[in-house]
Amino acid sequence: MTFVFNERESCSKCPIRHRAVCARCDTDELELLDGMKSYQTIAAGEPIIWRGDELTHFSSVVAGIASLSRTLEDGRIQMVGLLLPSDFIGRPGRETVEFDVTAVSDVTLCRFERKPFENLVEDVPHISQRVMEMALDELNAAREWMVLLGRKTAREKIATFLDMVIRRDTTPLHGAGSHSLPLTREEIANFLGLTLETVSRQLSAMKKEKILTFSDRRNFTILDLDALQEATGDDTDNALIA
Amino acid sequence: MTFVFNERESCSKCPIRHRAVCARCDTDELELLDGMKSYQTIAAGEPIIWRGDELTHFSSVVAGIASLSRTLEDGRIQMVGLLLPSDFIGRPGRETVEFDVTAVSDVTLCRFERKPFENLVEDVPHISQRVMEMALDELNAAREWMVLLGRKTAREKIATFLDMVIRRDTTPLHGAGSHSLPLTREEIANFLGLTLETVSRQLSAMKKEKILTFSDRRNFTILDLDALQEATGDDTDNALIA
DNA sequence: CGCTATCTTGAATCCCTTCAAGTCGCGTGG
DNA sequence: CCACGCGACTTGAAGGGATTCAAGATAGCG
Repeated sequence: MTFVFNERESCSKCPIRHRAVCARCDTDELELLDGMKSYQTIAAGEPIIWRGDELTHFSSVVAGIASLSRTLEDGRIQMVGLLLPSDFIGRPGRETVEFDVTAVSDVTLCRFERKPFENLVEDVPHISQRVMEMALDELNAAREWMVLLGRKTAREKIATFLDMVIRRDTTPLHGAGSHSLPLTREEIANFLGLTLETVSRQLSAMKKEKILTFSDRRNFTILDLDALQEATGDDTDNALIA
Repeated sequence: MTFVFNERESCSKCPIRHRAVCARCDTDELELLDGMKSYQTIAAGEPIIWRGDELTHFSSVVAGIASLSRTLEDGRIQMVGLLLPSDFIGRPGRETVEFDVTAVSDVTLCRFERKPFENLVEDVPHISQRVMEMALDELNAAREWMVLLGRKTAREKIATFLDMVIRRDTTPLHGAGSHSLPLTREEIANFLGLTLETVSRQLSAMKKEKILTFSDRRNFTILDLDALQEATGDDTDNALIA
């Protein structure tokens, strides 16, 4: 990658140019954004913003992975979303943030100050249309996850999670069904509404059933994709829709 | 209510005029919608549209309550949202529907044909801006529900549900903390990711603890709001944000 | 007034959690 | 170089909260 995350770099060469909040913008509109943007990097494990904090900037994830989560009073944590490159942080029209945002890996953000960006949402239809599209996509994803959290067994949750990981894994490096888990066991547990022990046990069980193998703790290969998808509990015509 | 759901009625007098997808529209824009709309009523319990069906119309719920849900292959059902008056059905840019929509009570819809409405989304910024706002609001609600489904106990789920019902209950008729459950025990169970027996047991337990009383199966009065909110499991500063 | 859907309650079971112990892999410093 | 320490992970055993299976109770409606 030759793109360096620096204000002098042009948006037109940005790696997420065609998927982010700017996807629908034409050259003129892009120039507006170009003049407004600034980059920020956050180290893995560090918080990006806490629930209740005032939102000073909207941002797009340009590189890395962040998580959205909520902590209950006694410390239980539920992850409510993973933010991948091109995903958007912040909600035009609200001043505070509703969930904790944390860097899962090293993260680079492309940021816009709140007020100027909110003006763009008002004035540039290509922006509000794109935010609308992205919000509706995320809404669908959130609802799919609600089905998982509310009704699926531990085994089905793990199978669905792995299926999601391999569907999203677009790294050109992964040959012959080899993939990498983006999260630790504990993070997976908080994403799936389980304990880390249950996650570990289910992965071990699937290993024993030869559905997959691990080369180390993070990297695995699917040996039996049919069995994995069978184990998700989803309607078989799911693929037809997704 | 003097408004009759008939194409001849003007949008300007519509009961959901200021909360629905048309909320930001000015008089001219409203006239466009006025000429496009048609009403449809669905009886309680009847399906409105199934997952996978082609979406011929976008619609707003004008009266009544509908549910969004998904059924797994073995029949388990998870509700992923309740659609109240002013809520929107359909996703501009997609031709099929991702979840089953069912009338919980008798429902009246205000409908727009897909293509013409999608053109409006492109041409009228006030529409896309409003859909964006509504989608972001729903996204937040969905994520809050994910926390409930993934991490809360049966008791906390019931308490949160009741708290939501009494917060949303704006009927001027309810005096002194008397409210009505909009759903059967089984529907509540499918909303909360529980069984109907567990719902019944938790409600009975709260009755025994004098947190609430039932005048019949649907109508209840909160006797101890503090105890109810204590039982939701939410962070105490939740109210400050919501 | 009885029929049926809805709801309540009880008892047994089970899946996941909790608590606990131990393993693995890796970087650090003696 | 390797012992050490630590975080991440695995595995076992016991316990518990919700489900499942099974009767009954209640209320709404013809």
